Amino acid sequence: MNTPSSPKAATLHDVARAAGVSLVTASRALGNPGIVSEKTRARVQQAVEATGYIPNLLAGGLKSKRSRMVAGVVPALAVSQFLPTVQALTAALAEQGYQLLLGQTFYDVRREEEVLNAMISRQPDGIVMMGLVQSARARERLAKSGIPVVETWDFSDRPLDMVIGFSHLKVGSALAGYFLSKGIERVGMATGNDHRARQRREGFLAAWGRDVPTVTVPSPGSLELGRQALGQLLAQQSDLQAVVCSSDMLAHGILVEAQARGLRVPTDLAVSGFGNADFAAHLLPALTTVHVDGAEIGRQAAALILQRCHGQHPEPSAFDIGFELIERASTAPR
Amino acid sequence: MNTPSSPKAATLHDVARAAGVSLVTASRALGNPGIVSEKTRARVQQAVEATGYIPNLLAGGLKSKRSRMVAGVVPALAVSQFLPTVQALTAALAEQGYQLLLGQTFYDVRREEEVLNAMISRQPDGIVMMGLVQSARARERLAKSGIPVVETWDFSDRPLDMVIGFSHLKVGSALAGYFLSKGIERVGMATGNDHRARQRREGFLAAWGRDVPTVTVPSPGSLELGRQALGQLLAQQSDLQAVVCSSDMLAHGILVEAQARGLRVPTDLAVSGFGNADFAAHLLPALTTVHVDGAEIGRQAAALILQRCHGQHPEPSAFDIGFELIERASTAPR
DNA sequence: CTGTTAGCGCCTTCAC
DNA sequence: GTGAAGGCGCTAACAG
Repeated sequence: MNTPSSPKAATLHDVARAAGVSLVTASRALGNPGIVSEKTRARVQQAVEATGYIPNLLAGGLKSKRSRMVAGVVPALAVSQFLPTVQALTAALAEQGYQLLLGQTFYDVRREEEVLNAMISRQPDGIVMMGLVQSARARERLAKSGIPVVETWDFSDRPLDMVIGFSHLKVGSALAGYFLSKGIERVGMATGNDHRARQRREGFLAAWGRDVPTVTVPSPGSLELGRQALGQLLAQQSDLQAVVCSSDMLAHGILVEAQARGLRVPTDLAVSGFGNADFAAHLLPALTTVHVDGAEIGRQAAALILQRCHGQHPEPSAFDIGFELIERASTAPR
Repeated sequence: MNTPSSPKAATLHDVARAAGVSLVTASRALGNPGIVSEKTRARVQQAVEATGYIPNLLAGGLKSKRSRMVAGVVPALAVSQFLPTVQALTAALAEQGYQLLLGQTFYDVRREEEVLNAMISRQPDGIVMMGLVQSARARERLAKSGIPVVETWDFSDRPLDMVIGFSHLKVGSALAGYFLSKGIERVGMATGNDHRARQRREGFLAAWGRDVPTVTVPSPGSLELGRQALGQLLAQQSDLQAVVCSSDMLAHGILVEAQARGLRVPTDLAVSGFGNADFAAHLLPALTTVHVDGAEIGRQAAALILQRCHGQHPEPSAFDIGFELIERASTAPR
């Protein structure tokens, strides 16, 4: 090593001594500069530079009860649907000096509990969940932990605390209404096996009025699974007119497999996705899908948590961010 | 609220009292069960259940100097290349009771410094960077912080501490060699404007022997940018035989745009990507690309950090994880 | 405006 | 095997 690798990291104590002030004054000069004289502040600043001081927020948080960390929990990071939310959340928090603690549940209730326990142990100032908290035990624990919780990407009558999302049932019925209005009669579904995808399927079926051929794939879907799904669907019903997918990646797979089989989209087969991934608008044909403003979910979640940290109690505590069915060439003949 | 929202979260002190033992004994029963009598351990366990105690790791870390957190820093979460690494890293750490603190630099040196400072303030037991640390100041600070650092997805003669990656120069020259061996003479490049993509381009040009038409796009690329890039490249040179892309998404865009223009791939135009995204093998035609085991990078990074936490000093500290050129239909006329 | 006094919740070191 | 001190680095109260 080139530098004398951390003989001892400088503490606020060292800074105070170097600046010739007391510990508290140094603390205030950094954390609450307004109430310290110009001179002192400058000297403390200088001492910080000189000593290379980096504050230990963990220690500070112990006393102040604010860790300046927020937990973010996703099913799995590779679920691309959530990426804009997590990215925006992380960015919005960083801007206010908060950092994100990332956890993954892998769609497993036991891991969800473990992850949430691990998070609570670190005293986050807030928790943002992608999806609703599944585990009853975890819900209870969270409720009495007093930590602000934002559940996202879903909706519930009885949220744990705050919720930002939309009705997946309504998404399903909107899709059903859309295809019905197109005069389409024979549709199949390729759908992930997670809670939200199942909700959308239920909503679809309720509005559609009868059951439809369905292939269920593990969440998160993939292009490959989409390709396979089309094969299986056509095996069940060879004259399908449309396939409704629970993600854009699955829908993309359907498009590719349709092309491989010489089926023209949308003439022979209409295809819809979900999520409005950035590639959806630029495929051939462009993909009809359901848009949800994932980044906005992240920003709002950050805002809600930060409000709570500042002692406010936002009303209402449930935000329907809505969705939008975007019609593109994959379902729009000519 | 349903439950009396945290009158006061139980502390180890409460547990000890409920179990009728001293604070230290309770601490040991949880953290070092081996050295406590069977009976005491059971009683402490019971007290934990009764009080709903969740340990405060922040407080524990203050004394023990181990936060059981590891920082992970990516350019942006949406850069899909890094997702397998971050996902595997997070999972591997969680398995050992460590959590990931996520940070984003947005390819900006100043933000990189800020993020790293924010991380250091939280006393992580290790830092995993996607890419090399760019900022000289940050390098210095990290070096003398004594925190184990793993730089990934790149290679360097003078790593900050540990590095797991591969030579992007070699990737570039491997691609050049491949296209040369195919007898292809007129190639263009669509390349991201990040450090690693530029290195691959340099490596390509060095082996290729002369400059080639190039379109530079903002990182991370997208399907849309790929489509645009093909248009621009063809405007520069209309008889291109191949396009080399710095990511699979860009390459995918080239494929789509080629199809839109009635160019057959690979007959009229060969296309290669980078990253071996999960869709690459299943496109039509399947995409020739460069595979890098991103998940393995994450697992190894976790292992290195954890070894350091356990006081070991792994040798060597530079790991070349290699890469593999995967030939598929997009460059292989049958 | 500045300093003194107490801890935050836990873990380490030392005694017993 | 257990317990009694002391302190990790910092910040909320109070005082001056």
